[in-house]
Amino acid sequence: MSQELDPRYDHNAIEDSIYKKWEKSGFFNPDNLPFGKSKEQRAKSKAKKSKKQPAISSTPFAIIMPPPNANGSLHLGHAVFVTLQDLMIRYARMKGKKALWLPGADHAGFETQVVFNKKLEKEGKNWFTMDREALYRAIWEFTQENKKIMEGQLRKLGASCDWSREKFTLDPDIVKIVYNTFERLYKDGLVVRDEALVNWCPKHQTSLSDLEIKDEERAEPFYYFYYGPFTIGTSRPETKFGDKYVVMHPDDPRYKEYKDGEQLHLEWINGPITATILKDNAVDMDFGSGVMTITPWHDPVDFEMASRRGLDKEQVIDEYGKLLPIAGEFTGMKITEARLKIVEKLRSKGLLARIDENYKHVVRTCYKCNTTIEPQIKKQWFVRVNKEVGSGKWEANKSLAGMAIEAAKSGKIKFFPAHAKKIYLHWLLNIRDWNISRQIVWGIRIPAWFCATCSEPKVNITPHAKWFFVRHASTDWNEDVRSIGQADPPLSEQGRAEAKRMAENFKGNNVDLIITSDLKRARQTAEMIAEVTGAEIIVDRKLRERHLGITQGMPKTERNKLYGDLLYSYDGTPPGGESFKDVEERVWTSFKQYRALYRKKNVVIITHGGPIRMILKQIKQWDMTQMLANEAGASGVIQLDVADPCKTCKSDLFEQDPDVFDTWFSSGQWPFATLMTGKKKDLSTFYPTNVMETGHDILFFWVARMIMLGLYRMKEVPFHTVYLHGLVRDKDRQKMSKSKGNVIDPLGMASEYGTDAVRMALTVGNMPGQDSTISEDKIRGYRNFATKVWNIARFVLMHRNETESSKFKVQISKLRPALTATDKKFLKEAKRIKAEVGRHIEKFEFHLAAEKAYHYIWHTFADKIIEHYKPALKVLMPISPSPEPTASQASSPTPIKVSARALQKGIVAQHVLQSILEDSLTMLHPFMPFLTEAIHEKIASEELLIVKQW
RNA sequence: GCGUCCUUAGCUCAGUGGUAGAGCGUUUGCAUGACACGCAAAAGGUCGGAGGUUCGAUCCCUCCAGGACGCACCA
Repeated sequence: MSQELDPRYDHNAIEDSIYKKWEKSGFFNPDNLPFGKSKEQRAKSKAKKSKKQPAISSTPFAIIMPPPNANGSLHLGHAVFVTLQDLMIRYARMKGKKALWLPGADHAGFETQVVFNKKLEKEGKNWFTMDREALYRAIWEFTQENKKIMEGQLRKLGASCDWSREKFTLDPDIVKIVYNTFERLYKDGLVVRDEALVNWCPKHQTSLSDLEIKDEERAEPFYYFYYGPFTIGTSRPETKFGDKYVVMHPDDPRYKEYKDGEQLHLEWINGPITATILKDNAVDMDFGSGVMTITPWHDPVDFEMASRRGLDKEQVIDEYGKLLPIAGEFTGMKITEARLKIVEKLRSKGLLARIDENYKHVVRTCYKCNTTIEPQIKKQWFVRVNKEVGSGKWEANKSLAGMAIEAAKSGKIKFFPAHAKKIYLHWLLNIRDWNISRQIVWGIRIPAWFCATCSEPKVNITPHAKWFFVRHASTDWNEDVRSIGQADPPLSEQGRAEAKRMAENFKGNNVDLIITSDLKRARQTAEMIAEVTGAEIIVDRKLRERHLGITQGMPKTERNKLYGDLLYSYDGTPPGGESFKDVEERVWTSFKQYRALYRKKNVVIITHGGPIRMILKQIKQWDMTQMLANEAGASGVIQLDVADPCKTCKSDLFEQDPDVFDTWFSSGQWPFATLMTGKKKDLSTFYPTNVMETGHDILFFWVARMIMLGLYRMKEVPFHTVYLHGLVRDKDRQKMSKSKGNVIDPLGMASEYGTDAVRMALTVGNMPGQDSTISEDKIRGYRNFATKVWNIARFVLMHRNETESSKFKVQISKLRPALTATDKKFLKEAKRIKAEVGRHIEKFEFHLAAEKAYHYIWHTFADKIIEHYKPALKVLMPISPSPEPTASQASSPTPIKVSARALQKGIVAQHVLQSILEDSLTMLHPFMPFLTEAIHEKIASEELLIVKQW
């Protein structure tokens, strides 16, 4: 079957079919590997094993793939990890190991929601204009699409991962494990709900962890103001409204006449105030004037001091970055606008001492949108990474961070590059509590509930039923902002669409019963929900909206002008209508009856804004102000879960925390979560995994978290080796970015030059922890190498003359007596190089391994060895008068006479070359899998190169 | 402020206690029965600076200079 090969390797014609062949073979799954058999099977075959067969072993070798974010397509960074991990896996597989590479995808919470938001913004929307369920569903679709594309791209890059074990971070079984970890941490006191200063992004309306903020150096004016007898310095005048403590260092001689606790009256932004003097070590005598006022709600240092000393904390800036009423005339202004006006006012009052215009300081910004972070005090869930766990627990007197430190110090986890260990330790030694709550929709919802009545948090409750409160969809009257009350307009066109969307949200919620107000707008909404859920409907006129008497039908503005006071007080009754009190009694009585009747049923109550608020007022024990402030039910759905009564207040209604986990909290559990939910015995076979290969940029985000959580749950490190690759830059060492237009798309390059060329280009020159460069020239260079290898094979196979070979029954071992010293030297050298390449791979020196193989194959094998044998091979080539010898002529007996000796020499040469070719293909396969497999196919079609013994 | 890394050929980077390496680029030859995506050659470097250890330093140590990056609550 000496087939003529084309003079060019056509990767496009070959790659897909080769990948399919691999996938079909099942060898990506370690359970199917021919040498990864069970002990019994091995024992059986051992008896008849010949010497030639390489030693077989079923030592496991596992790499968990860093799950790419399912919010875009693969870029060069992904191509790097695919290349490096795939080469390790392929090498391990060829070394006879039970090699598992477990693929997955990450929902990537905040990142994905931000990416999706950009899409929405293009359509003039944003994530705040969508209700929770609809947004979640839309992002779900989005990620599933991306995931599919990514899977195709991974295949294109030649990833030999086990698709049968693929996982997504939102798979229900994974989520279950994440919940379980959270509950355990909570029980151990390592997860707490705490009021603390968090990094708040005013644009995205969520808190962020310390890692999700970026420091940005900015030049901003630094102001000095007279504050009573003192001069205080600040870069943030807009926070100074609530400041009533003035602080200085106890040892500062300039202020030694003042005593801690002393009060003084002074003139400030909006009038006279009383301030208290504090002496505290937190103040730096050398900075500014050595005196400062504090804003505990919006500054970490101040917060720490205020908490330590029990001082008052007041919010000055709201969640959107606007000033609150405490700011008086500045209320509602944005920070930047207010700042200048406040300075102006202070100047006019003669309180401005001076301005330092050249002040440079570091401002913390959201790492996604660059918005200045506004620290806010919030109740959030924190992982207490420094809290020691008592003896008897998983590890006596060690914190999560402490365990992770120990694992690196003891050498249980090794780092490539070695210095990454220092960086890792430095970070862990300075780590602070980890905020894991995010106020976004896309992610794993935190499995914590709050008692609907007393707000007490509960973790690990099992709801027996769900009660939903739904406000009817819109009517024309709603759209016209008319006062409706018990008037009875039907749903508008838009309202019907809304109701339909709402109904979709109930799919999969197992709704048993719908109870609705009898007014048309509620009933029609109910019918549409019933259509989707198939639930029975109970119509109850007691759930009607408040009767608004003579104001019904008026435009709301007019109504409020005339009857506002009556309408918004508890027992104010508009002529001919009802008071809030009346509604509350009517609705609450009715609600209580239904609660008693349908304890364990999932119920949807469809009613109106007023009744919903009155029911919530009762459950949550609100006063009128709280009730009126609440927009509950104005849009969306309110869900209350029924569970065992709260121990504190006996209420059995709970609200689930709307927050979701920081995505790293779930991906931090990836190594054990994927194996726990995999095939039987996967966890015991493959955990701890061998290598974690990822980018150095997520050493803290991900690697450190995996180590902490892995140790916590498994009492064992998640992996033995951490290999961190660097960033790939362009040939001018520039970071690739869309705006610079220097982005190299790995898949585009792969289709132009072949995947193998891209992989080689990414391997050579890629040192751990060191940024590497890539350029189209470099890729082209390795495409040329692929052609070279192809032509080596073409040359060797061209001289494989079936007829002559079979005549001599040639096998290299049989030819041994005919081998010259040079032949033997060449054969030995190939084996030696192959071994060295392997050793480099084992030492994580992939760049050296790839270069060595490249260099040997091109400059030794092709340039020296082949040239050496050319004369001897002449006899195998038919000498033909025609300039283009055809395949049929090549395989026909030679027409001229040659001596038997020369013929044998030729055949020996051919076999030496083929043997070296096979070694070359083997050593090159982890780097250039498609090309080598394609050539191997021509030599030995019955066996796949991926499972050929190294 | 704390921490990490880098500085070797025109470019991008390997490397070693004993005479300096690769790829790309450059120059000069080659249509040579596998390959011009090729072959054969050549030019090109006081290994950032200063000191130290050593028989000997590009390599180990110290300092300095330049560059990149990470972490950090200075109002």
